[in-house]
Amino acid sequence: MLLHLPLSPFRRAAAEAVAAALGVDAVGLAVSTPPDPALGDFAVGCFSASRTLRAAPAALASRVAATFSPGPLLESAAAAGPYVNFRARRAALYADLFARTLTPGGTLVPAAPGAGQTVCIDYSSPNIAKPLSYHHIRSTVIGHALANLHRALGFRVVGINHLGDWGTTFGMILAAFARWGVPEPLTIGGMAERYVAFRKAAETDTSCGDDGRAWFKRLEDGDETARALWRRMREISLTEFDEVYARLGVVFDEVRGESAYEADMPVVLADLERKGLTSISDGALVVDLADCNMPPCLLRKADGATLYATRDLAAAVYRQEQYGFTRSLYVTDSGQALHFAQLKVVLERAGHEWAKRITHVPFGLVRLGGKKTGARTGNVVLLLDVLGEAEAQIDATVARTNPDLTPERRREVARDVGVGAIIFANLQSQREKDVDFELEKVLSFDGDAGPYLQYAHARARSVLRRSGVTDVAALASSADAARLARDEEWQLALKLDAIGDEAARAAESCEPHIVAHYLLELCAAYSRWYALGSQDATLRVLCADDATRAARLALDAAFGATLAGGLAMLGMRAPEEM
RNA sequence: GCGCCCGUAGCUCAGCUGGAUAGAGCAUCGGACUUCGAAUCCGCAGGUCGGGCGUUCGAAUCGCCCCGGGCGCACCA
Repeated sequence: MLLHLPLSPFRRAAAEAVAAALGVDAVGLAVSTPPDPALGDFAVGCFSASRTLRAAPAALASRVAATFSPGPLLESAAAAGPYVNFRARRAALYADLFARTLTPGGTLVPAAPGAGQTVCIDYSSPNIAKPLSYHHIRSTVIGHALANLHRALGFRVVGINHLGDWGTTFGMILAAFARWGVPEPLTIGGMAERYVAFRKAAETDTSCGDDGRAWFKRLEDGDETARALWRRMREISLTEFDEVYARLGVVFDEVRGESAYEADMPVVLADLERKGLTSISDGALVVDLADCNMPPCLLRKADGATLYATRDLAAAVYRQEQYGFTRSLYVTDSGQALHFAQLKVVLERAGHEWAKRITHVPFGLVRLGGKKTGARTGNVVLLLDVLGEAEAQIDATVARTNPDLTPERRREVARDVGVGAIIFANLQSQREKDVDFELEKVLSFDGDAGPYLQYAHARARSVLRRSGVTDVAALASSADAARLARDEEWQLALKLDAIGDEAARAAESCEPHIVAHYLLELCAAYSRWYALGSQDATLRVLCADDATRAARLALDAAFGATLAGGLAMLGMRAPEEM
């Protein structure tokens, strides 16, 4: 893993202070938070330095503290065992926060890390002719969050929806159409029905397999009947998919199916053959990977038809040639780990040094009632149904808690919050954990959940609206940080300051849950501060003292803007009211 | 059989580039709204970090071996 300096200027100053005092490299010094705020704002452990300098960590920490001289960002350093605990200059940190968040286009997430880099992210990538089901949401939402995250950090992002629009599956559906006719008007539901029926028939009727393969061959060979039907299926599917994507607020930079690589595949195969990497095994063209302790990678079936791996190979080359990526991510379920491992090895053997920049970003599967989901078994929940249910429940809640909203506005809010809750639920924990879908659980909106974050945002914005302040940028310069004397205010400020480093960590490890978890903590810090006002009116943002009110409003606005940016990184909306 | 992933409080999960007393939410119990939004906040209680051995000054975190669950492993994607 790459190590770099913290993005927060204050955290960076802490790392550099230790590095300067001890004569070690600041890169790699982890800046953490002391377990008790009374100890300090930032902590740097002297463990790694102790190994290189062959001295006791505690002695090194004392040396750092003794030689520390206050600067514009940090005011003190104290040794506590092996740690050096730093205190930031509060006025400086507040001023920095306000300057970076309250100006138009301001953000605490710097665009430097990704400068000059391009990342391709393959996400969602459903098969056409099957409805988008709940399990599709994982790739869609994780990939979209990773795209937003990288974009926020300054990367050029190419979000790719690599549609599964090619393969024997379509041969089977075409064969089913030939046997039983095309259900009109044709919908995804109709296609899927034929597919399931065909699979079922194939269990007893052995001619089905050959029939399906033959139809796919016809499709590949350009047979016009097959092509026309296939084009129709593709168009109808895309139209239905777009409805769901619009609902989720998910966008792509490139929608390019497997079929787009039809012409490239012979070229890729010829290249591999020329390089002597392929062999024929049982009539199929394969790359033997036994020396890597992997099963062979199948590139062409005995009947001449291409496979998944062939198309992904061609797509990988296309992406490198088209975009020159510095990183290429594939967000798919963990069951495909072997496929991507094979893909990388084959590309490497073909002499593509960029193959090592390809990363599979796996996630655990979604179970339904304890069983694996799948169109083949019919064990699915439609994504639209889940979204609709979430929105209906939120709509009912809003009708109760905020009866002044117009029905139209309420529906908007229900959409933002309902969809947000589903998105957040899918980003909250580590990708690789399997999840068992339970509607009641996904729709429980108390505590650590999407609505908690959006509620905090609505509150922060509501306070700002009531204040009558229209020029937040002016708050940045007029706010007197000395008026922010509460510990709760300071803890909130420290949390805000950390967002850049959290976002960078999330992007680097491809773990959006790092940001999700961070935002929960950020909102908890805000809610704790906000709640002081319900006991004591002088502690409210909108208190009687003008100068104090201005300072608190600046903090409130900084929070609102940062949270909105954080939610946007996860692909969630930040409603003004709810 | 081989390979990969997961196993932390009753439940769902953070914490895992080794480090300061293992943290949240839900559920239970007890508090806090006549005034900035209670979809909130505060508190009580709850843990042999699946088990064992090892490395280390120090292991939930690293290594090895078990146990439990899941997923892959030739013409599906």
